[in-house]
Amino acid sequence: MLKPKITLKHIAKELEVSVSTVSKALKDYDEISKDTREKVQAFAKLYNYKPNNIALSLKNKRTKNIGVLIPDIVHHFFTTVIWGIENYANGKGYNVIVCLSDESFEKEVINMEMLANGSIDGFIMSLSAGTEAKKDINHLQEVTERGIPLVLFDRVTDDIDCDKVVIDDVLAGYIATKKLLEEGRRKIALLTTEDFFSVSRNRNLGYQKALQDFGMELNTDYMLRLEYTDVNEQIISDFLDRVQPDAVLSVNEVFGICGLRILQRKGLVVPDDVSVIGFTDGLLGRYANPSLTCIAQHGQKMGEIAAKMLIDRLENDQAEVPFRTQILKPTLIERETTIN
Amino acid sequence: MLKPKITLKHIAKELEVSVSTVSKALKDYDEISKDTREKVQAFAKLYNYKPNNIALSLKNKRTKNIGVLIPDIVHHFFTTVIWGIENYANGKGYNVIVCLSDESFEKEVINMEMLANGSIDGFIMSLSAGTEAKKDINHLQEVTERGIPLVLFDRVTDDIDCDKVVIDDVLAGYIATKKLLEEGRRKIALLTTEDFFSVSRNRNLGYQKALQDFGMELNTDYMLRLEYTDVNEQIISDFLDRVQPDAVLSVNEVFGICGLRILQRKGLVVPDDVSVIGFTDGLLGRYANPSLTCIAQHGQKMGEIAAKMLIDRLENDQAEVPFRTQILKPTLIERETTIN
DNA sequence: AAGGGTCACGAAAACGGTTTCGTGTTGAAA
DNA sequence: TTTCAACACGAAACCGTTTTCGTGACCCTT
Repeated sequence: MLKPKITLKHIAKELEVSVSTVSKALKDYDEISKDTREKVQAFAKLYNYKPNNIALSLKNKRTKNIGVLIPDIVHHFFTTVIWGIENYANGKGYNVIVCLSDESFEKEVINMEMLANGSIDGFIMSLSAGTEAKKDINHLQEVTERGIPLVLFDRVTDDIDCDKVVIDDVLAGYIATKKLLEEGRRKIALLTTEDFFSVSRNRNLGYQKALQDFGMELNTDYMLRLEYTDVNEQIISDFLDRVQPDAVLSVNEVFGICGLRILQRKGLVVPDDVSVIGFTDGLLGRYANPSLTCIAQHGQKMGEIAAKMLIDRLENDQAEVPFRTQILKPTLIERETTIN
Repeated sequence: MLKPKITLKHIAKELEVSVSTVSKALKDYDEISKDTREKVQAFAKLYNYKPNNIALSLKNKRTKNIGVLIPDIVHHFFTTVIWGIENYANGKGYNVIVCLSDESFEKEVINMEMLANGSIDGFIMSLSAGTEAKKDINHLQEVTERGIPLVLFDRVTDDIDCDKVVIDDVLAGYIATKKLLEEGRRKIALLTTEDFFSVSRNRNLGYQKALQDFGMELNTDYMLRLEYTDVNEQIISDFLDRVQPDAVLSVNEVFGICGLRILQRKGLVVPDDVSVIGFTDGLLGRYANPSLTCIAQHGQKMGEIAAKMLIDRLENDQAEVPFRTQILKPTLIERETTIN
């Protein structure tokens, strides 16, 4: 009742030819007589023969698998990146193996070693919080030294030489802040994270730069550094009471949504009294009430580009092609938490 | 500069012993002298030898990979399931290969065949909309007949014999409706999807059952069937105008959030004028304002159970163990869109 | 009839491991 | 001194492919 997978050997025995003949016949080598080819092909079709991927991988030294290592899958941004990677990779005949580092350095290292041991042809990854904090990238080094292509996206590091794709986070912070300043806002609160996140750091930089360009100076009292992991609404609430901002800029989506809600609960009207801008063009912002103006990071596009970069390296011999960093332009999506 | 992966053969040559000796030494067979074992192990550690997964897979006829096939990765529910699967599977030394069917029957079939050809030891999947509509499950049949274990979750079908894990969707619909009825609501609008989705069908059933138990009869005018793919707010708005419900029950999260927002824009106060309940304990509901009362589907737990079921089959010879269907109890999470 | 060229196919190595079955050497017992 | 077990290791098969290199059979040429 269990019909095990059919192999070349089965076909060969059944048809009383050799394994090599079957293999060649299936690939239509004209070294094999037309008769035999047709017989073999018919038989193979009948029994729905498909070559074993594992054997192919071993032989060809390529798996047609891409390893994707991300810190987190619950955040919409990463989800859209995966979506983009899948999209492109599947079209090129690659499978995507997703592993989660769960923001932990150790899990990142373990998963990476696991996958690097033959399971995948190349990596696409975004650094875990643990890795960004620790600044230890030996595992990445290891992999690239072994000749396994690596593409970093979003959370990247300058300490390693490889293909990268990011958005211009400084510009993103700048655009958002500029938008608020142009609305006439002057007390712009910034909800941000620990500084070891490259993206937050850059967005903060953009914020500062915009203030400077408008002849204002940075008031660190207006900046609130929150733990990335769990959002403490009380802290945000107290902060907003203290600062009494006329605008709130958040470096991610969740902080922005929380800020919005807390402001509303204080009886403030958004955007009449306070404007709010968040990051990531996610569901949260889209379905908020009022819907959240935000900076789109183009996750899907980022994923597609990362996959393209990786597959290009895998398929063409690009050993001598220098590594590229592709920088996407962020886009301001104006919705209802800012004034049009 | 490129240092290729080290193999048993390299070690063997370097140490002037045979490949078999190296292999045995690394596994501490006492058939090998203590001296040689230590020498080999030291060398292996030094060069950070790790056996090649592909070779192991070919030899052992097991990949330690689990194939996960889901319709969609942007929806929070599936994300949490993946999270649960990863969690459990990684702990057991398995990798997770995620593929998206994108709600399409064809993509589901292609991905499944791709993975079934040696890449994975077993499947965990949720049916695509296309498959549920078409009711064609030959590809599933194929796979199980070949002896590849399959675990279905959430969107399942009775037409195939395999392990399954679902929530009791009838009960879920019942609980939600009952809650609204107990609040005194009598005009309960139902936002639902096409009927080929097993989950929607069951939730609708629960809705009807609760109405009956409260001595009310089903008014199909109160039911709105929406396209799953894109939410047309205008249709919802018109529907709500027509029905003037005092409660809204949605079979998913997005419809619920939309309903909530539309009600608010009509000037209605939630939950004073209208109560709202949605499905999925997701970010959308959690961060809505007011936060959305919902039925939790326990995606993470579902993922963990599915992974456990699968790995149990893989590791113990359970050929004769009958297939199980595990039914999780849904939970009502009371938040701000209903009256406590 | 001998030599040479196709034709159609098979044997074998290779990918990187694991494992079974030998086998040469040693030491001790007889 | 012979015999035999224990010891320590190697050869080879195997997993399922691909691919290189033969090679036997046949036909044609001279």
